[in-house]
Amino acid sequence: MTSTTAALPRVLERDPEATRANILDIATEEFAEKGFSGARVDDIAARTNTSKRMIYYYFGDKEGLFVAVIERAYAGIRHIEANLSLDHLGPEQALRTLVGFTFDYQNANESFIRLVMVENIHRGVHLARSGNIAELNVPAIATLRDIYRRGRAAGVFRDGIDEIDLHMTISALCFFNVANRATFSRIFQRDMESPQALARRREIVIDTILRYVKQ
Amino acid sequence: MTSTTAALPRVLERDPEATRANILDIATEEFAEKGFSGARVDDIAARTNTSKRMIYYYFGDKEGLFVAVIERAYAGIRHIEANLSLDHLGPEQALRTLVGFTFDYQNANESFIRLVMVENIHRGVHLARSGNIAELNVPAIATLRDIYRRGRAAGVFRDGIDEIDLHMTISALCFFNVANRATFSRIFQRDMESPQALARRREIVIDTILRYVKQ
DNA sequence: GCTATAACTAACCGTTTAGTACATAACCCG
DNA sequence: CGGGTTATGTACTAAACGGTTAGTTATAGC
Repeated sequence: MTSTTAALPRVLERDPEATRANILDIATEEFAEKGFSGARVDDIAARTNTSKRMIYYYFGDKEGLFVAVIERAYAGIRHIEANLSLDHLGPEQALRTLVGFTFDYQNANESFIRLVMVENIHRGVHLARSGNIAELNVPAIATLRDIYRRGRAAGVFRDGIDEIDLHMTISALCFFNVANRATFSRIFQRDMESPQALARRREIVIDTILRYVKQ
Repeated sequence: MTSTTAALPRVLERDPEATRANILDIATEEFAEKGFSGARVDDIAARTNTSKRMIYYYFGDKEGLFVAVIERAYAGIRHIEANLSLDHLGPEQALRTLVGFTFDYQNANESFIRLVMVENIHRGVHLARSGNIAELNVPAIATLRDIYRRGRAAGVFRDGIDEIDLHMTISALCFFNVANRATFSRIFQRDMESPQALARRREIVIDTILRYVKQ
């Protein structure tokens, strides 16, 4: 045993990008799990590979950290949605696929959904503080608009539907299954998480949307 | 001017029921506005006609207060839903009315919706602590089941729809308009609160449900 | 009217929490 | 290789927070 009288000269690996990302990863989990007020900066710091000091160094304060978490979470979907190509499918099949994808994505990314819930409890003030909110709507609506236009041209979709309304309906149906799982499944004593329950619900959501747009 | 050397003998009106109700009213607002962790017992106490000590006297701790708030909020809808009589209407008109009522009620009771969101962030643990959750589902589903049965008998509704699935769809569509208003309206730069916007959305929700159930 | 108890007040307390002061080591550029 | 800048660790603090202690007053039942 070497008796160390002084502290060992720790090998410090400096990697700002990794440090930032590490903090954001942990903070995302904590905020999603406990909300903005419920999350503890000390707890986040403890779970990172770095210290609380670094959180304040990079993000200023707790709110700045939360804004960064929200921004990154939204950037995540935007990125994925943008890469979803449905051009090779007929309009009906494309819409089915888009709705199914939305349903699957939201169910697979519970923490994103929970962050959106938390942000809505805060009336969207943090999202407002973030610069590029407007860009968020572009890909989702553009995809939907294209599918709808093709469907109308082919005579399979009816007239007079607004794409944002349609997107809202899709979002509402997919979102609920994750966001209100806890209370709904408790009150109605119904499983909403098993693969079977998800598959069942997924079909109903797709069916609901298609019955709404079809002639 | 009477120089009061001793404290004035305050006229104390003792009214336990009113005190309890007063605390619950204020606590409902605070929890709905700031969530469970964000709400402050001191702030709630300051806004009541009574003191912080009374909160602990009646509700034990902050969590006990929140459970009481949640229970009372759910009891509110249950009571109203139970008194909604739709028997005199034909099945299609009855369903239209039920969906419209749900939409209106949720939009008029934002704080209830927000409490449900908060409770879902907490994964429903407080609702679980409450005794009579099972009763909550009875009236809503019973009403829906009756309408659906009549509609099928009359040949206007199609076969094979589960009432709980249908209720979930109705809830999802109505809930979203209140719960996700902040983020959705910001991202898509669309008003979701004006009477016109509400009326428009209300029609879409009703239409969506009817297209889903009709032959 | 007396008394037990339910309803109530004010001041206080220990802990937790977001945020900081200060020191120092690694890195980059000349 | 030296010096300024970026990145990091340790230890601390003031305020906020949930909860409590100790006592007081109204009221109902005898």
